[in-house]
Amino acid sequence: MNEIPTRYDHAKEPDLYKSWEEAGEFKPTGNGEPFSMIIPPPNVTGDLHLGHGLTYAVHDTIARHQRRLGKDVLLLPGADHAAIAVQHLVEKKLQKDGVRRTEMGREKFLEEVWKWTNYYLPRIQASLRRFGLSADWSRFRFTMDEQSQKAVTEAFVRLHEQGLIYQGTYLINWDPKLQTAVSDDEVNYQQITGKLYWIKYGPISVATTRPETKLGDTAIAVNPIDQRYKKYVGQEIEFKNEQGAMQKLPVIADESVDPEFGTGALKVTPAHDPLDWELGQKHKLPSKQVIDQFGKISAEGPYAGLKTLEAREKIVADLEKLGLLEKVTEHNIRQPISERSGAIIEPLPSKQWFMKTTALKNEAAKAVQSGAIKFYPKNVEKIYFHWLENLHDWCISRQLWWGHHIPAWYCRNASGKGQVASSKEPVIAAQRPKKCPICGECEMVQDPDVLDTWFSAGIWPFSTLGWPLPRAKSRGSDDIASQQSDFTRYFPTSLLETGADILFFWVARMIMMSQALTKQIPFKEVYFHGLVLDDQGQKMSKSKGNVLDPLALIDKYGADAVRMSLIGGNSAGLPQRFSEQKVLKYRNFVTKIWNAARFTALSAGNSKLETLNSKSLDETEKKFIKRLDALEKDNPRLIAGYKLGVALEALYEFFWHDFADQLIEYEKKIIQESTDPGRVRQSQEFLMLVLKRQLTLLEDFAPFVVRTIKKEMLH
RNA sequence: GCGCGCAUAGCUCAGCUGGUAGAGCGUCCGCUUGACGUGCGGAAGGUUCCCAGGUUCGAACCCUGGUGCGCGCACCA
Repeated sequence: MNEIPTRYDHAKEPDLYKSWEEAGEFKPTGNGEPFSMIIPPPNVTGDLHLGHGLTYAVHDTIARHQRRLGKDVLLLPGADHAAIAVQHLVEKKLQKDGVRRTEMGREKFLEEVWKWTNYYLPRIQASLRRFGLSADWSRFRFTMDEQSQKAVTEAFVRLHEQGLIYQGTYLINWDPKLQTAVSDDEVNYQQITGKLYWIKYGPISVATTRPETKLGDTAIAVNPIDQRYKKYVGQEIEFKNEQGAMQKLPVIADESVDPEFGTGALKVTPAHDPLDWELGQKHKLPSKQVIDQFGKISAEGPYAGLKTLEAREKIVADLEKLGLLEKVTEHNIRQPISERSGAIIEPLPSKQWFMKTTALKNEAAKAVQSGAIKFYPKNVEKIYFHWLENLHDWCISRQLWWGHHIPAWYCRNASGKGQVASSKEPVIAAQRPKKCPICGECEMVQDPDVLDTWFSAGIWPFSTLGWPLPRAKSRGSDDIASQQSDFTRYFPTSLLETGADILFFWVARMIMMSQALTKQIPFKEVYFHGLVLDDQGQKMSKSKGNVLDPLALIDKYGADAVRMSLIGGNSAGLPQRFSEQKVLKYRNFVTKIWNAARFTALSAGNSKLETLNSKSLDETEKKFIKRLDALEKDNPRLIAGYKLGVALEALYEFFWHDFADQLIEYEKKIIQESTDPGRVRQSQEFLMLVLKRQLTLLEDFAPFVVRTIKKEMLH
């Protein structure tokens, strides 16, 4: 006993974790009320950051807490293939060796991506274990594993049957660098100071920020109440264009045109601007595409092949020569930027797959309005509703190779050269149709596109639990049987814990897709943790060099200290500043817990402790017990309300300042000075009792040190 | 432009259902050779919780307006 070291050694944590895992502690017991959480699957893009640390610390604290309360806890781990992000990274890596994806071909490239994936998956798992995440590893899932691919295909087929997925040509956000469409949510906007060009279109002048798109103009639009232009509405105006040739355009009237902006007249280029596209649809204007997928001018003529910015300069110069450029003014522009590649988004008309959101978004709003799904903090609801109100249909196809292949099949013969860009409708089926229903003879070609990463993420809460349930009546393997019961037992899940930054990407889509496919909500509660910032309140980013590596911190201070430093002082939805000093505070706390336990254990010695007689307690002890009772009562209430930071601080304060500073000192004096062996034993037993009761509460937050104490000191 | 959030000790932040302000770090003083790579005790420090009104017996906490900062959303070409 006397050899208990004075410091807790966190180097043994991995072994300790292994022993818990091997003992099956993290598996659901199947007894008691089910409590389920599916972790937000980290991307296989690389290593984990502090945001992950926070999310998994919260997950694990809650999981351990619920387990302690006797719930049947399922904590299901997984990882996400992150289609666009990972493909981009692998491409960059290959480019360093001078290899291009297009030269390799799809199959070879995918082999490379799987190599990458297979390298990172075990690393991610090891990291999560290092955090202490008490997840059931036998249920680990990856969004590209076989089961997930089946679920995704099935989801696509069913949503298509329901009329919720359709294919069509619409103006989409095109990333010219990654050569793929991206969704509205993958586009960021950058404020830049650009130029506004005032250009003469005969009798009407127009102000535009993108003169190069004038090659694709199909109308001029004005506001119907604008007296200046009234006489032209419905007419065609004739004007000299950038090459001095005469050109005609119709003038239309639309209320969306702001008479105050620029000249009050707008050139309409449906193929290259979202607003113009809407106008084009509304007024049945032709759409003339003049920019191609590489961001180059595709229109024939002197500008053909030029990049848009080059074409802009040349066109402006030509206009000026002809006296058609009135002036150039400065203007603040919101430039659309691809979140992933940083490229300037080119709005282009393109044939893509979409998910219809009109019906789904109403149901999704209702689920939260009715209280079926609760958000913490509650104010996130407003942001959620606002997003749903403004939601357009979701472009789900991506021109990538890494991801879930779209289960759409085309007839080779109908499309002429086996080109997918056929006008014929594809067949939607989970498997390649054995016989082509169109020509009756060809081997059908699968759509080359893959699905947006968030499609598979959207069905994650149930695809991980065995959805779709096997239709066959025959008994499957035990594996299938157990998965099937997972869905019935653990779905809808109890809690989703994630960052508010993926409210739209993920949370909202899970709700919509779950309602469409399972007719149920995916989870009952959602807890949004806040962003982890550096000690200056800045976002952590590699370029700023202010990133702290959670695993390095764990190596240095131990997992408990890092977990508590992330949870302590964190409240739902609010950003928190983080620094190594905070970890130090909790490392010291761990040391304090260790030594208080050490003293308690040593002072008890080998003497057998009898049951404490509560009647013989003195006033100080009785008071202490009352306060401990209150602490125990508050703890589950705070955690149930996801006030983890408050719950932890309460334990910290009580343990350190009430228990260690006051009570131990008080009993120590008695133990050292009292001549009554009974009284001494009472002090020893009392300390042991209150220590154990506190350790029980602390184990949710600091499992490693608490379990080590229990194993090495308490018997 | 619209929406959301935050403003409390030098710094970072707690403060549950309203009752006369707390922690950690930092600073200062003292103590401690036996649980504690330290710890303990104490002190200073908030004109009382951004400003101005209001509700209330009573507000940091509720309401209104304002200021500053952060975040999200947005088709002004």
